[in-house]
Amino acid sequence: MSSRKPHPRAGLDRDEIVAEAVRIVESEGSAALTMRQLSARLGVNPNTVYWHVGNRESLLSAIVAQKAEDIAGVQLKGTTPRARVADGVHRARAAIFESASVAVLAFEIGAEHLLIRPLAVAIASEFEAAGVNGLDAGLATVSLLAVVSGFTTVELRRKERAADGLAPDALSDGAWRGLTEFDHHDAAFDLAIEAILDAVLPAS
Amino acid sequence: MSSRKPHPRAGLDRDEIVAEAVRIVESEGSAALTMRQLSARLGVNPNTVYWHVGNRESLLSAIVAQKAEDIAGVQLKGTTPRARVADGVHRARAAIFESASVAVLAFEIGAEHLLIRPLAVAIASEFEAAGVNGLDAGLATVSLLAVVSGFTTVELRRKERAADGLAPDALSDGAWRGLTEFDHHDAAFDLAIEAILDAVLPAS
DNA sequence: ACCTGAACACCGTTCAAGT
DNA sequence: ACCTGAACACCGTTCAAGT
Repeated sequence: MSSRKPHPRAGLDRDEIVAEAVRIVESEGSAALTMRQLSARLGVNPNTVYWHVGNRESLLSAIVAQKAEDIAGVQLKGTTPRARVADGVHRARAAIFESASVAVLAFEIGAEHLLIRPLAVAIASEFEAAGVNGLDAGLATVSLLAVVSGFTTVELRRKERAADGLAPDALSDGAWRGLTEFDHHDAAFDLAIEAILDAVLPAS
Repeated sequence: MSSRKPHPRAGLDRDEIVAEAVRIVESEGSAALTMRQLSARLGVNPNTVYWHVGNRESLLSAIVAQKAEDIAGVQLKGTTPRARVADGVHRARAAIFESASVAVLAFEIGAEHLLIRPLAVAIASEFEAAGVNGLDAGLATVSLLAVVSGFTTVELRRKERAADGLAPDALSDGAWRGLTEFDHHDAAFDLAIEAILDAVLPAS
């Protein structure tokens, strides 16, 4: 005698809704996350979800923001500022890649910056601490973030296509085929990061 | 007495449909591109559009692929391989930024690679011509493409937010505010590109 | 404050049919 | 080959109402 009363408190809160939404995105992709599906899985009327989260767009932002908080907990490790920055970008890349489905969602809604923001702040402070001047620090930080964002995009797409069981590229020809099958992304990422760091923080 | 016959040839072809779709995306954004809206603007039954393009997804791909062809016509200019590669990445960045709405669409559907593909091939051949060995050429090409893709993403988002009349970032605090207001992206892009080029094609 | 029911104005897509 | 009409199975969102 517990589940047939008319409509008592459902006892739902925003966090539970976001958590269930994350589960859907992670198991079935962002397209499967509809307000109606979500509410059905929560055993609740769609409008209940609206009451708690406003609308679909802010639900999506909430999902990304929540994942960003997880990633934010990172303490940069290393004995020199340069090492700590390098550690930060590597960890960010790994974390984004690990939460692939949410990251893809972030790209779909144009909210990569939410995912990367904590890292940006951490890197900027490292440069400041190392005495790099304001403009140089800004240039380098923006470049490093662009590299992280660029690499994760490329790598996430590859992962998606691989998961779909697609050939890397249907129209492959010479040079392009070599590139789509290229699997030294770790090395390429290192190359880019180290090259940029050399420009602002030469290895002592 | 010309417009009330039952249903003669509409005389439509795939290219005209894609062209009209591009117009919608460029003037009202990708969300405004619905199969029904598109067919209405073409003065045609929705199913006519389906007959020509298959479904919405392949229409979106066709839009991106067509823009990619425009960008592909680029002949790299410069007297050295290094200069030609640098020219290529700069032109690609400019071209992507110029077709902002289609580029955003490409990111939404995960098809940035279509936009960048011609550039990838051109750069790879330059490296080959310069005698850079296969692995190094691959590493550098992948890095350069990631930088182009990373920077254009970041810059397109900024443009979007500016167009929306939004403040750069509602939650701005110290370091982050400095970064969102940072407007030396040209210089940061140069820094990243030159740094990577230094690693594989040291300036003679 | 928290939740439901019913409805509005859309979607993408398919199917059978016309010329 | 090219096109229409009608329908299916959904959407996001809002509004009035209940407790």
